[in-house]
Amino acid sequence: MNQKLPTIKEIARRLNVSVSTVSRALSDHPRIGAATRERVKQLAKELNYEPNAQAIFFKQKKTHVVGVILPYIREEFFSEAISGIEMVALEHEYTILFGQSYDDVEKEKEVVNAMRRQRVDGLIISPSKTTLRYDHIEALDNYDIPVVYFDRVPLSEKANRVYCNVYQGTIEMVGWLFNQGYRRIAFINGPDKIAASRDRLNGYIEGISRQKLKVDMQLVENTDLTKESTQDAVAKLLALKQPPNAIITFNDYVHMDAVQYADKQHIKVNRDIIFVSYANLPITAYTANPPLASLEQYPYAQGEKAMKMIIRLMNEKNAETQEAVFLSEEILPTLVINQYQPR
Amino acid sequence: MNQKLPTIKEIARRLNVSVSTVSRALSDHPRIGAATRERVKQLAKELNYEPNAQAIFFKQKKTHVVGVILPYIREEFFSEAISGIEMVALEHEYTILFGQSYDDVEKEKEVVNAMRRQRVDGLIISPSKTTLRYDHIEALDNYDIPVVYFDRVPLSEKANRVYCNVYQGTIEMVGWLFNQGYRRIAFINGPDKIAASRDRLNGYIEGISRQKLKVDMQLVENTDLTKESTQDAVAKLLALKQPPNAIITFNDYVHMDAVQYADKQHIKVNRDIIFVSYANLPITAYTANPPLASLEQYPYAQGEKAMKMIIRLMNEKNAETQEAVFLSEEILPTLVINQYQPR
DNA sequence: TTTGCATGCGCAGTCGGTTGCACAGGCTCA
DNA sequence: TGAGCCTGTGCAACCGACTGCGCATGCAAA
Repeated sequence: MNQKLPTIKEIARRLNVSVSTVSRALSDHPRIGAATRERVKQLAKELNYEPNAQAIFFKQKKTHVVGVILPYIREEFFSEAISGIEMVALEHEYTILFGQSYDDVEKEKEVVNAMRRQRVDGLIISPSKTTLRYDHIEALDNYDIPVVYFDRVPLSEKANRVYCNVYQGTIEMVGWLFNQGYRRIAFINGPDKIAASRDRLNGYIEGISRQKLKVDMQLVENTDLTKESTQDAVAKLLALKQPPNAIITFNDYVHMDAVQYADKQHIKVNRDIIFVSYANLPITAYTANPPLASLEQYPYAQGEKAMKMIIRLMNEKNAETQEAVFLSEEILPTLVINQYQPR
Repeated sequence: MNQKLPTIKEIARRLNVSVSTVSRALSDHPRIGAATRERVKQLAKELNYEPNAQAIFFKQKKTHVVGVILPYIREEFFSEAISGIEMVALEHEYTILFGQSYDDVEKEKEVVNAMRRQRVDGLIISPSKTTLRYDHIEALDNYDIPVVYFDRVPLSEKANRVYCNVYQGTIEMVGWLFNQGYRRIAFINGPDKIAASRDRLNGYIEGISRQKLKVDMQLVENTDLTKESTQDAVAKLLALKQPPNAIITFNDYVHMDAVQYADKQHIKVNRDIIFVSYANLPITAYTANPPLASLEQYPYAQGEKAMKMIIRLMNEKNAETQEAVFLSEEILPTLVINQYQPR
């Protein structure tokens, strides 16, 4: 087969006109006569002509490639998110250059640099949990590459961001637990340097206060998200003089490690102590002890919004707009109550 | 900041040489004098010059973009696979254009066409379970776009493929069950049109025969991979006069649906009936009833091999090699026995 | 008849590299 | 001393599209 892809030149040759005429005819330039325009369009259709996007991007000094860096794609939260990103990217003829940091800041730096070398037009990133400084990401500013932070956003306000308002969600969560009659509500939070943890903690404190309960910091533990660290946190809570009767965990993965450990300690999960969590992953439905409630954070919608935001930023870059206006999009989470009976 | 990226032209201007000299100096062309070569390389380093890959690819009529189409990225098997693909792609400066078929052949066609329009240099695809004809994929041949089928490979031999030998794995699985003392071994297979199902079934039949057992097709059911269909299959097996005491399921997702249903029917999972499966997904460790054994199919390694294969094919394309030689890579699976006590 | 303007189209440069070919200068060897 | 060769460098075309500018032609108004 091996049919040569038709170019604008080929059309010009066949119609005995110049390439510029063909180019203008195809883009409805007013100075091209109607007859010529139609002849060109007709032949273009017959030949199945499709403009070479690479050539156009090259001329425009664009790649139409957007970098996406996530910690782990195998986590359902992130794979849902990338699905949303992908959908919008395909619609707008953008290509995704995808990379994982595996929650390691050094690997993250490598990937960021690889993407810079590939001259991505923009970057969507959910930083690794070990990323405390953002220099390597902010350096992209020097190359005029806009960045959107996603889900895990930096504490600083000087960044474009899409995130879920877990502060509000956590207040709602605590309120729900209170209404169910629980009073000793513990919290296993994530690494305390990251914004996701800060928001949860603030929501927790606010939620507890609104119910006129006393905030007891003994009930708040942290995990670095590894299985061992999570189990340590559970152990400490169980060892309290007055152990909690409800535990909120950082996310469903932490939840799974936590209840697995609690189960081993002969705690009747969701009876002796009830567990609630964040993320609302479908997979938890299959687990031995799903969370009684989980906060849906709409990762797909977050991905869509992040992609739309980066597209907007990349377009504004051309327009040479004002300095230092940062975009921010917030998604409101929903507390999903599981319909199941604990064993 | 907004530092202009240095070009070859800029270097030429500063050193008062021509761009061709700079280009050749940087690529160690033998006709360039040592002194000139060093001056050029020196300045290139100082300016942090990095060649514009887009320009080079454009000249070479390549995009360095590889399309990857998978059914669902949220399935751990596929997200592991894409990690392997990504790793090799980053190393070789390839970009991934990623798309999901959501196991729907119509969506798959759309994505394939979008990728063709974007002029991907090659395609890695794991076809949807509703893909029975491959015309839309084979059409890429007309555009000289090589295709590698991955995991779910077509029955026809006329295709490049990377897959796991589940035929052998299934024989091993049946043998293991036999050695554990099980004699009525049932099988819940996937859609019977796809190669993955055919290989499993053949392996099952061969495995049963090798143990001098009689193949009883009453013990073989199919599921279209939906929860309902899987539950129907389990129900039929449970309703047999002589129900099975071991059930092999198509993969870990089918397994989860199957044991969830069996549990509801008051079957003591992995006591009354033991369950074994394919994929060995980490997530099953958290579920109420993990498979007693699962066949590890090494999706990451499969992804790596697929990417390496497509790179090889894309390079051969230039070399105008012989017609119709198809590459094939097989991975041997491993039966992983779970270390846990059923409840 | 000349001027002026609208219409229709082509030339050539541009983006950032690569590459075939030409050419100048110096050297060696018959 | 001239033929032939090697070395070092530049010119210009090329990839596929876009685009500023200029040049015809035709027609209407002066």
